[in-house]
Amino acid sequence: MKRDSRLSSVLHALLHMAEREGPMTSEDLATCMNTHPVVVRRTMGLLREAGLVRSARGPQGGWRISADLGTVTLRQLHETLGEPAIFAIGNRQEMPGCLVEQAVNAALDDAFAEAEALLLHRLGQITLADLAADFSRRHAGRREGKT
Amino acid sequence: MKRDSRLSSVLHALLHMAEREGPMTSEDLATCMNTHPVVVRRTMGLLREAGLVRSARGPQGGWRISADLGTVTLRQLHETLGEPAIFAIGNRQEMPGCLVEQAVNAALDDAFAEAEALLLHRLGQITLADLAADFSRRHAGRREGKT
DNA sequence: CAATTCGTAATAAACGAAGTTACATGAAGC
DNA sequence: GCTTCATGTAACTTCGTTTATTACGAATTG
Repeated sequence: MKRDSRLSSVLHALLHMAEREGPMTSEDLATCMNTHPVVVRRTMGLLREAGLVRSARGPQGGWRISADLGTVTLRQLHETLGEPAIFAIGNRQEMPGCLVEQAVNAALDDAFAEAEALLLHRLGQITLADLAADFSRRHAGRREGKT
Repeated sequence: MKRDSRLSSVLHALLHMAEREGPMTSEDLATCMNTHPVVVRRTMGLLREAGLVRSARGPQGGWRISADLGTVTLRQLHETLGEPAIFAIGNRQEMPGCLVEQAVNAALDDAFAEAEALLLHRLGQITLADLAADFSRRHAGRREGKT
């Protein structure tokens, strides 16, 4: 199944932007993420609407973060992306008349709702700053390993 | 994204079969599930391999349950279906060289793994007998409402 | 041997995410 | 103002996955 990887994408983009002084162009971001600049604009556009990043046209233009890394959670980003469906498994029919199917749906919906709640809770606990810190650790670790 | 609804499908089928004395043909099942008999055979075939149902060809043939409803869990069925991907959201690249992406993946993988564990645990607690009981409750409730 | 029913391969249809093309808009700098 | 750089966006294409369909084979019953 084709999975939505936009959350992963924007995180990658935001952390790269956080590492930089100036703005990054869609082209820059697309290169470091192996994708297409238009895809970057499309996705980052959603973050712009939410006030998380700003974009500027023309020379010296590009994207830059306009939010505090410590206050932006992964859950918030998920919501900003339009809360795409989390599960690749679902009910055959959403509003069945069949009582059998209603019983099946109820059981599955319950289980999935619980898992979703846990996931969103966890995503709500992780900030961009946390990821940046983890990146720094990995970076230091690699340098050490190389020495 | 297109969601895999086979778990929902087989549950629906199994409960209908449990309600019946004799075997049900692929045609019967397809009719009550609004799908195609070949799809039924394909999916039920996996359950047959796992010994959960039996099929017979020819007249008076069809499908019947060959397992105890109380011992078959939804998790087991999920596994029987080949453990299809649970999440519709994923990492852009599974084995990235980029340290930024590694940090992103690690965080997301963690959260998703936790949610998956919870979901599988829940599915492991629900048996076909539970669903059948819930169906009976709904059935009784509806009759009452109608009287 | 005819009717029924499963078994299965091969193919098509439907759908959604990501990629691509094309062109418009706006900003910087000469 | 004109050129260049860069975003904004709509339209279309490509790709992968799930489900549906067709076609034919094999087994069982009567």
